[in-house]
Amino acid sequence: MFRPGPLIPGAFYARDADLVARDLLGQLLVDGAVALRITEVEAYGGPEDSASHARMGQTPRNQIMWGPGGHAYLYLCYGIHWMLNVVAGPLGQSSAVLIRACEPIAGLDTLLARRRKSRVAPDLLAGPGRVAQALALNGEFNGLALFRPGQLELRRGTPPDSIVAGPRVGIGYATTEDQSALRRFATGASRWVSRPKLC
DNA sequence: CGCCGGATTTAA
DNA sequence: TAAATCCGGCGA
Repeated sequence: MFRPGPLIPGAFYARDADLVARDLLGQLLVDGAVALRITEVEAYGGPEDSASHARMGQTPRNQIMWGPGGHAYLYLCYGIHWMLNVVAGPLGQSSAVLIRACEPIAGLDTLLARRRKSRVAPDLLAGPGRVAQALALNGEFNGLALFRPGQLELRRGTPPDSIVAGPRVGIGYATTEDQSALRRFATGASRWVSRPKLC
């Protein structure tokens, strides 16, 4: 049976979003018997990020991004897929880290059922929509404190051996500078990452 | 108040 | 390669 590590304290998230993003690699998303190891993330926000939801200022949808770090920011994309973000940065910075891919650790039967798959394949958790579906997330999880036990939790895992960086995915509306910014991070040499591959 | 388009996935 | 499918944000 899987033994989860300790909860990650709230202070972990009160740092620059890129630092939090890199340090989230290898950590565990735990909900009941399900556990996922984070393998790929993207950092959003900070001063003047034209790719971030915070780019138009504070709105009803993105208000959670201005709150304290360590809370979940959920939003619906293309009317179909929920995206899981972890709020990061100092209070008022409005930044977050998008969870893009994970490695299955525990609760495989539940994961397969939620993803409507019969076998574990590399694409089981490769993509933000797939991660959220595997965790059965929706808008009701918006604002949830991930450093508190009970529902979805972030716990200590094993850091990656190496980290690779690249440009973020699906932000063609952003400035060319922000499109090319290396704010996408993945565990090196992992098969559990989304496309386009970073290495 | 109506329209536009998206931090995507899936199947054809 | 396109459809699925919903709502936030913006302009009228």
